[in-house]
Amino acid sequence: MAVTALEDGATVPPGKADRRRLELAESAFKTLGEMGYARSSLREIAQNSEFSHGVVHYYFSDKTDLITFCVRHYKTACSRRYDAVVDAATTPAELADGFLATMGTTLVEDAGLHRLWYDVRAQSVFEPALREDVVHVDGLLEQMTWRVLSRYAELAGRALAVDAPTAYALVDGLFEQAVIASASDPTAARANLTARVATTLPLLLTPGR
Amino acid sequence: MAVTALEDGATVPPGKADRRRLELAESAFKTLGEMGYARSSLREIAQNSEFSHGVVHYYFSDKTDLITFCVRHYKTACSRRYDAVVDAATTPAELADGFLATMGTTLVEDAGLHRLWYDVRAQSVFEPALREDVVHVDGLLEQMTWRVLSRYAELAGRALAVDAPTAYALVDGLFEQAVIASASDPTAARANLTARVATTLPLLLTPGR
DNA sequence: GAGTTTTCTGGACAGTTGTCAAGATCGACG
DNA sequence: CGTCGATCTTGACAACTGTCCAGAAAACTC
Repeated sequence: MAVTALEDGATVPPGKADRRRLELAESAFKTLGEMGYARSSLREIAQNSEFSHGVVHYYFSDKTDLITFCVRHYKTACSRRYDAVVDAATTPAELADGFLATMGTTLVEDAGLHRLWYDVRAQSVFEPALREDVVHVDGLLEQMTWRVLSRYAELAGRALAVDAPTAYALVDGLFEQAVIASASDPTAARANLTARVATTLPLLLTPGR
Repeated sequence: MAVTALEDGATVPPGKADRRRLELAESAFKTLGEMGYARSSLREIAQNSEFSHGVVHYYFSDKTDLITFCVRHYKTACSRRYDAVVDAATTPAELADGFLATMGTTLVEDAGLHRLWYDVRAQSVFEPALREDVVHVDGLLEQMTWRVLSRYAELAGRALAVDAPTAYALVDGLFEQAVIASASDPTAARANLTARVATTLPLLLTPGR
């Protein structure tokens, strides 16, 4: 029996089928991060795994099913990446530094993931099947940004001058530019990103005090 | 003889071949804006025009050639859309209002163009052939943003707290979120966009005075 | 109006794609 | 060992893709 539904069973211990799905998603992700959504064929994906191309349809009902599973899985983990920084910081500067450092690291290390994410998000305006997942992941990232920024404001003893969607869109704009620039010059892109976010962060606080 | 080169001859009066190229680009653009880069086949593009699919290769050397021509052509015009507003405004509020209004209008009216642009930009990290054009257009948009914002600051008698690439990335982040949200609810997307840009603009000025 | 060049058509080609299904292989259980 | 179900492989299918080309059609020249 093929496993088709993408259940939210994070509480259920992963059975054999679920583990296979993850394995396949992992391989698929390698290809997707390098080639993008449109240029990744199921055969190429399977070839980068230890399975044949037919097995994909045994565990996933669809190409879209596979890709949304990938994006959801990886980006969900991604949205928790700053939690430790938020918990550890005791001063605004400390939080900002940790935020910038982590951001710069993921820009380089998870380049494929970010490329795939911006690709899929752009595709979602053409393909309604992707829309729900994109909205969901975008919500996760917005919350992540908000956790960082509201803690930042709290440590600074100020209030935030923007709401959560605005804050996310602003920071994400900087990050996306860095992802694109990374394709040509990763080192410069990272340096520019951290510098630009560093100058932007204080602007998001009300001028209070 | 097929016309293959995309010359920068904006000074040269467009010959017959150049006019055909524009005609084809216009039809292609209709399809591209609806279906996106990957899902638009040359046959579909030709079917939405009054020509057969073979003629595309007579005027364009490549599918990439056609698409980059489209993006360059339309986005170049787009990058001049705020010039009138900048020239007319005499107060910061007036400039901001005009900027927001024009932005909201293009968000709705040129939805296809913006979708295609964000699609192509995302693809550029996977396809080096697109990179040069993406960088070029991104530069145009950055300059456009900078013209608006520096005039805004001038009228306000303040300085800008961010440089041009940062300013562009921030505003573009807001705009892209609006383009994505437009796919589900255009009216709400436009309202949110104008509200968010309105709250963001003042933050980009130094707190001076 | 004949001849020549430009422009366009429609079909053909080779390659790739997602999807599916018939059968091989495997593992557990009685 | 034999049976049965889950799991996997392999090959096939039909549709579609970008590209190219031989020849029709049109435009232009003399």
